[in-house]
Amino acid sequence: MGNDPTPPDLDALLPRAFYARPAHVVAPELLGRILVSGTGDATVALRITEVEAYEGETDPASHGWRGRTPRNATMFGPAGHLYVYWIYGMHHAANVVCGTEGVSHGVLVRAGEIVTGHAEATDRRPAARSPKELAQGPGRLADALGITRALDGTDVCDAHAPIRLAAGEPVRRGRVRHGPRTGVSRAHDTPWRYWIADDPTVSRYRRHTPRKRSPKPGDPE
DNA sequence: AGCCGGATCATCT
DNA sequence: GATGATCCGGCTG
Repeated sequence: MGNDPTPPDLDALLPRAFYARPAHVVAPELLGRILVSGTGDATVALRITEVEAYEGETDPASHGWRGRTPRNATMFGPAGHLYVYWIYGMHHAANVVCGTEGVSHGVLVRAGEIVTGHAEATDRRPAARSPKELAQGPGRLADALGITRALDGTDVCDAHAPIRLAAGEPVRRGRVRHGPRTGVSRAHDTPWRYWIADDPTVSRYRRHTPRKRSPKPGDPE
C-alpha cells in the first residue's frame, strides 16, 4: 500500500502469444499486470486487481454470443487488442481480446490500483473519495485511464500505442480468488470473475437487477 | 455499511 | 421500443 521502493517497468510489454488462449485461462494471469495509458507527464498506470472472462461461442453473457456486429467486431479480431464498449448511456469499459482470430474471447478489466499518475487519474475522477476508488469498477477504471470508444481496437502489445499492457508481477495462484460475474443477467453459474484476495481496490459484488419496465395500459396493479 | 432507484443512449429486435 | 459486463446519491439501520 505504501510507496513501492521499485516502480514497475512500464516498458516490458506482454507478448501477443500470451493472449492467444481462452479468455478464462488468460484472465487470472492478468492479475498483477500493468495497464498503461498515455506518455510522459500524462502517464497513468494501473495494477490490475479484478477481471472477468467472456467467451462468445459458449457464453450467453458475452457480447459475442449473438454473433459479430459493428459494435463487437474487435472481439472477433486478433488477440492483444482492446475492445472498448459504451454502456448504460454513460460508461465505457475495456476488454483485452483473447483466443484466436474469428473467435470472440475477451477479458473485462474490472478494477485496479493506480500506481503511476495519481494526479492525472484524480483529475479525471473527481468523484473518487479515496485513492482506492479511482479505478474500483470498470466504468471508473475507463475514466481514470481516459479510455473511450475512440481507443477501440488499440494494440496493447505495441510500445507506441496510447494504451499498453506491461508484464508487471503476476499474482501467486494461492492469492487468486474467483466467483460469479458481477451485473450479468445470464450464465450466473459461470465463475469467471477473478480477483486478488483481500485487495481493497476490488469492486463489491453486485447481482444483476432487472429494470423496472414502464407500465402499460391494462396491466394489473 | 448496505440496499435501492434513477439516470441515459448506443445497439439490436 | 427494450435492454444493459454501471455509477452515484439518498435513505435506512
